[in-house]
Amino acid sequence: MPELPEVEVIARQIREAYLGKCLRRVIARPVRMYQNIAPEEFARQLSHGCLKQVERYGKWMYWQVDALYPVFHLGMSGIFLKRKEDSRHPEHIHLEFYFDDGSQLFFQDTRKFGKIYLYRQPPQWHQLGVDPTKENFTLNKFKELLHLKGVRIKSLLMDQQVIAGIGNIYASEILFRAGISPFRSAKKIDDREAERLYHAIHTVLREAIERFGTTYRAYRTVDGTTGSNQQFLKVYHREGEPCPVCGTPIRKAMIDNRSTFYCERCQR
DNA sequence: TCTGACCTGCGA
DNA sequence: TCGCAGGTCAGA
Repeated sequence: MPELPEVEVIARQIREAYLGKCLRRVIARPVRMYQNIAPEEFARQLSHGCLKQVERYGKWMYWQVDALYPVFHLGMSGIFLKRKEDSRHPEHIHLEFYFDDGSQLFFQDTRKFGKIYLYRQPPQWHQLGVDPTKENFTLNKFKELLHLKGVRIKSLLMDQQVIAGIGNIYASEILFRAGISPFRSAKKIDDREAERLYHAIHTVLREAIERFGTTYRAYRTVDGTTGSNQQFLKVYHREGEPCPVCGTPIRKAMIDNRSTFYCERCQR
C-alpha cells in the first residue's frame, strides 16, 4: 500500500500533530509484525518517552522517542490514525499511543504485513538504495543506477535496494510520464530518456505528496481522510480506458507478478 | 526469474 | 468462490 508519498504524508502529519508530546501509555497487541522485540516490551520501553523526531526514508518511517528509535514499515495496509474522542474503536488496531495531553494515535494494519522494530540508534538503511526525494539523488547518480542490474526498467524502479520508495502504482505512472515502456532493459535507457525518467520521478512523487497520496483502497491520512491523487492517475488501474494523450486503450501486463499499466503507443 | 507465503477484504 | 490488492521475503 503506502509508497513514498503516502508515508511522507503520514510522517508530516504525525510531526505536525504530535512532535514534542510525551507518551502516557502505549498498548501493543500481540501480532507478528515485531521484528526485534516483543510487543509488550516495545510498549513498556516507549511509555513515558517524548516524541523528538519523525523521519521518513523510502517507504520507512522512524521516530525518536527520547533515546529510542521505533521504526515502521506499513506493508500493504498499514496506516496511522488520529483517534477522535467520540469515535468507535476501529478494527485491526495493533498499536495505541496515548499522549499526556489526551491525544491518541493508533496504528492500524488490516493485512498485518507491516514491520516494527525498536533500536537504540537511528536506523542507517544499509539495505536501501537512494531516496529519490533526497539531495544525493542526482541525475548522474540515477544514470549510474540504471546500469547496475540487467533487469527491466520497471523492476529497477521498484527495487528498494536501488531506489527506495517507488512501488507498483508510481512505477507505472512514472514510466508513462516519461514515455518509456516498462519492458525496456534499464541498461539500454539512453541519456535523454534517463533525463525524462529522472524528472518524471520527481514530478510524479511531488504531485502525489501535494495531493496527500493515492487512496486506491485502504490508505487514509492521519486525519482519516482519503488522498486525492487517485483522481489524477493516468494509467494505473485504467486498463481499457483511453490513454489521456493519444486515446489508445491502456494495457495491463504482469511484470514480476505485479500488475503493470501502460500505453503501448506513447511508451516506447 | 518465478512462485508461494504472509494476511484480510472487496468486487466480479 | 475466486482473483486480486499499494510489499517483502525465502526458496526453487
